[in-house]
Amino acid sequence: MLTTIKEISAHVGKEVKVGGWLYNKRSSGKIQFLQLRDGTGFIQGILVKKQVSPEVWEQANHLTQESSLYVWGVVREDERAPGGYEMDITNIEVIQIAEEYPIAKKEHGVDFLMDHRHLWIRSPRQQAILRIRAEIIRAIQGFLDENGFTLVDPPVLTPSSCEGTTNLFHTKYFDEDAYLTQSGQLYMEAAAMALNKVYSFGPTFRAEKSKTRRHLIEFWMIEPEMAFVDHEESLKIQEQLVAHTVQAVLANCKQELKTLDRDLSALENIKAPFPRITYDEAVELLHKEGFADFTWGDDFGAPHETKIAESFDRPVFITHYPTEVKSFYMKPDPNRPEVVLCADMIAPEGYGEIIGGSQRIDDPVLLEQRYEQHALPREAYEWYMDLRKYGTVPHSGFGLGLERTVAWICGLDHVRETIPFPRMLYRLYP
RNA sequence: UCCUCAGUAGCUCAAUGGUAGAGCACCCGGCUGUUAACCGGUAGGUUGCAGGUUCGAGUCCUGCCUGAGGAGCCA
Repeated sequence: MLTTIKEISAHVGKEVKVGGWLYNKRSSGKIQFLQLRDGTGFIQGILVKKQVSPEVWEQANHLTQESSLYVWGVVREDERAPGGYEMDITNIEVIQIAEEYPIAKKEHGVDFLMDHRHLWIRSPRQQAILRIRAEIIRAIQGFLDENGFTLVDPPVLTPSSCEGTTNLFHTKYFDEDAYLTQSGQLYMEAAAMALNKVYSFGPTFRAEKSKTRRHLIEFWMIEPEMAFVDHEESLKIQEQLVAHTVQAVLANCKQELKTLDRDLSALENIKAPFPRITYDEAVELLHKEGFADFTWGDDFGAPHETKIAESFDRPVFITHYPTEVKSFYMKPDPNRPEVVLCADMIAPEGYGEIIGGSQRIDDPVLLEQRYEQHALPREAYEWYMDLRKYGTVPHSGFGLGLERTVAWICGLDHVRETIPFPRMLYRLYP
């Protein structure tokens, strides 16, 4: 029966058996310090020459970094240990002496680490990030599940673009053309008409040649869609969802945040309600802040978003964008048809847009007009029009980008560390 | 696609146009409380590729390849 390092504190004074890997070793002539990890935590094992058999001592002498082994030892509290506990080793059983491990203890370049991503994820920092990612997913799903949402899975293979704007990954579907999904939203609208409040959680694919710290080719989105919910109510749900998620990470991932050296005060601020400014106000703000030549009607770029976010200590909603820069399905403001009922949520500290959402067009006549204005292939969108013909209702939805959210909460400078095996421009390996 | 920067030992990096080096890792030896342990030693090279200039090129020039950061686009 194995004991995990995570629960080692419950075994003080007793002998336990741990299965793990050696991530470092320091030795003197008559004492060896084995740094062990088992995926649940880290602990140091102490091996004293005159207290173990010559065979055990000799085996330990030949252990290399990342060798796998079973260790028997007596758990002891020790102030000198970073985790508070140590093991006095009584016996070891080597599973495998690892070959020379490529990832050394000193620093490495990004290219090298990305080529060894399958090994890189063993490091404490990467483990912490992946744990927080899992906690974020758990918190988001927990919040939605408890608030009346039903999980619905949209297809990954689709016959055409959902929005028609970005480049899609093309593949064959027997004799037909098919594309990897870039958003499940339109399908989620259909699901909302069946199940009321729904959300999807899955991968999306963008064949964009984007090469920045905020972009991945394959990334994960959470896309809630809500019948009978207007723009204003949707914003409330969004800010509660994000605040809940941040607080869950703060409560459940203290050790991981410490490993990442994350500034906790920046996260503790994140409570609803979030500030809101309209697109008009954002343009004004930019004019005052050194972007004098920004003209009304343009979409914001990354520098603009960062400048706007700097004015707030929590995520900010930018609402009511010009109709022309947004997608065809967004509902115009009844009082001002030149803008739409939409909002982007911009994360603080320069992490950019983490949510994009809107109220959707529910009027079949207006949607027809949009099809024509955007020259959408009618037959591919026939089913979407059906949603407005058979009992249309006001509805809203949004998409939350998981990796940007993880990058922000973890305080990372690049999204490539937020996903186990990032798919990036020109990088498909490992 | 565009702009900027970079490619030298397994890794991280040095090297005025003049004999290619250090630290770490590996291997060998030493050390009874180490915290990226430390000390000594061995070994480790087609300087991204192809041309060019030069008595001489890691260094200068041209082209290409690869990577990084950013832009556009987006979450």
